[in-house]
Parts: sequence; structure tokens; C-alpha cells
Amino acid sequence: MSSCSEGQIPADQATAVIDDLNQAKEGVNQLKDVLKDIIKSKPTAGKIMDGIIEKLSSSLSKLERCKAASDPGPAVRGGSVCSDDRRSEISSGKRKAVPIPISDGRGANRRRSQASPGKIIISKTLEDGHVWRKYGQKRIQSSSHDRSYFRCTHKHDQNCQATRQVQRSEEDPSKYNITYIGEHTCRDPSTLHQIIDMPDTKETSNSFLISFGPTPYNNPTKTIRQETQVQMPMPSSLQSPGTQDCSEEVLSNLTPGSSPADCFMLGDELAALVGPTCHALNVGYIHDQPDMGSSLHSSPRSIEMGFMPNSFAQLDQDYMLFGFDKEDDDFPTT
DNA sequence: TTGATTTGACCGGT
DNA sequence: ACCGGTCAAATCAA
Repeated sequence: MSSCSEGQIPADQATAVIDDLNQAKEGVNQLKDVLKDIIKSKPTAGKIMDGIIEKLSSSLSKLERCKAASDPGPAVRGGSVCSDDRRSEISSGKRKAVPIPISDGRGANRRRSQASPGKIIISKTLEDGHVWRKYGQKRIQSSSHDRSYFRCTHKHDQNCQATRQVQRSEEDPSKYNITYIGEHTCRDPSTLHQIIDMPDTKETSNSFLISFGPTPYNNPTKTIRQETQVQMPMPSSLQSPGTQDCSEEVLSNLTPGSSPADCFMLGDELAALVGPTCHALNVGYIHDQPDMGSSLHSSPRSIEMGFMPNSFAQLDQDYMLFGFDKEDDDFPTT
């Protein structure tokens, strides 16, 4: 994706793909939460999911840059395109161009623009696959709960500018309002060796191949194996959308084309299907449009997971293949 | 000992 | 002046 040039990706298509990636990312986050017990016994599973999240974040960042390049209109404002929003504010001329005074350390370029809200998510869990370091907590006037401020642990060693703000929901204190600002540009060293760079889209069409195994970078044809076969009937939650609460909702993702009803579902039956020795993981997707239902089927050699309309993923011990079919609506369903 | 969290201070934007 | 975001010393925990 680094090869993308200005205007190469239409803004609307980029928005759709970004939206899909965002939902895939959140789905993996929820999956990780659901499978936390399994992860304890099989840490590799957790690392795999961390790798997925990292890669999705990286792809999102790249896509958003492409989108910003092809659509430099005002809609870009408020997005998390720039990895360093403070610098962007300075470069835009709107903010005071104050270099960080080193003398005291305190008081250096404090406030970020309130017009850059970032992406707001309501979640029951604070876990999102990234390692955050809390750097502040404030009582906010408009809320009865304190707001916590987190930055990426790799801010200094990898100059990762991602931050998030966490606040308990006013309506439902069991949930958190999480505002993500900036994109992760870091790579967790614990998973770095497991991740290869995204192949150029010219070679992979609409699919992205991510390797989590020790497979050499240039050997993408390694046989996919499935140690445990699982039969996966269509979960009831996938057949009757809209009746289950979403554990995480994207409230503001800066992509007007997405529906508020879009969310990931991780039914208990799905979690129950994944045994402790199973390398296959399920992510279900619910959409309010019946003709864009989720896809989920299994075979002895692979398991395809319905993430979202026009997308799929294959997960194995060593590979995860994400497919984002931009045009075809006839991805097979069972 | 080292890294993470807490917390009051500082500062910029409104 | 007020509010909110960030810093960094102090403190805590592993």
C-alpha cells in the first residue's frame, strides 16, 4: 500500500475498505476478549490476534493516508490520518507553532484540537490488542466519571503517536467510551517476527495475506494445514441479527457510508465451538441488510470467517488471509 | 531495579 | 477564567 499514489484509490472505495478494516479490527479485539481463557493456555493464539490487530492498524493507517491524498476535502478533518496530530496542527498553521521547550518539560504543546475527536468506540473491555500506558486522568465537567488518558507504550522507542481516552459511559457504566486519536505506527517486538509486510496489492488483487508463522517471507505457497477439523454450523446469532447486544460499537468512524447497525457479534455458541486445541477462530458479522449476511463455512483444510459484507478471512495456524471483495455480493454463504 | 500508575501542576485553546 | 490535554515527580507493583 505504500505504493499508493495520489488519486489512485477513489475516496469512496477507500472509505468502504477503511470501514471494513475497522470492523475487522474491532471484531478481533472482541474475539480476543472472548477467548481470553484459551489464550492463557495457548499464548500463541493471543500473539496471533495481536499480530492481526497490528497489521490491520497498519493497513488502516496506510489506507487513510491514501484516502487523504485522493480526497483532501474538509471531511478529512477529524480523521486519524496523521500520526502526529500536534505536528499537523502546527503545519496547518491553525495551531500555535510552539516547539517543545525542553527546559522544564512541562507545558510543552499541551492541548490538541477539540475539532479532532478521533474515532469513538463504546466497549465493554479496554483490551484492544495494543499496549497502552496511562499518562493522565482528569475529572471532566460534562461527565461524572474521570477520563483517563493513554498513550502507546511504544511512543518513545518507536515514535508511535497513538493515544486514546477512556471514560465510563454515562448511560451504562459497565461500558467505556474510548476515543482513539492517531494511528499506531509501532510494532510490538513480541510479535514483530511473526508479521510480514503487506504484499503489494498489485499482486494480491483484493486480498491481503498476513503470515504469522515462521514461514519465510517469500514463501507464500506453503500448504495451509488444519490440525483440528471443526464443523461450524451457522450460529443462530448470525441468522437472526439485531437481537443481541453488541459488545462494542463504533459510534463515530468518520465513514458516512457505514450503518450504525453494523457491529460484530461473538455469540456464546461461537466461542463454545472453539476448543482449546483448535487453531480456527470464528468471527461473526451481523448486518441489518439481509442480503449482506455473514458468511461462515468450514472445510477440512480451511475455515473462512465472515467478517463483514464482501469480505472474508481464512485463518490457520500460520496464515490469515483477509479478502475484501469490493464488488461481488455473492460470496458463498452456508 | 525497573516499569507502570497516580496525581498535581502546567499550559494552550476557547 | 475555565476547561481539557499533557507532563513528570512521586508512588506502587512485579
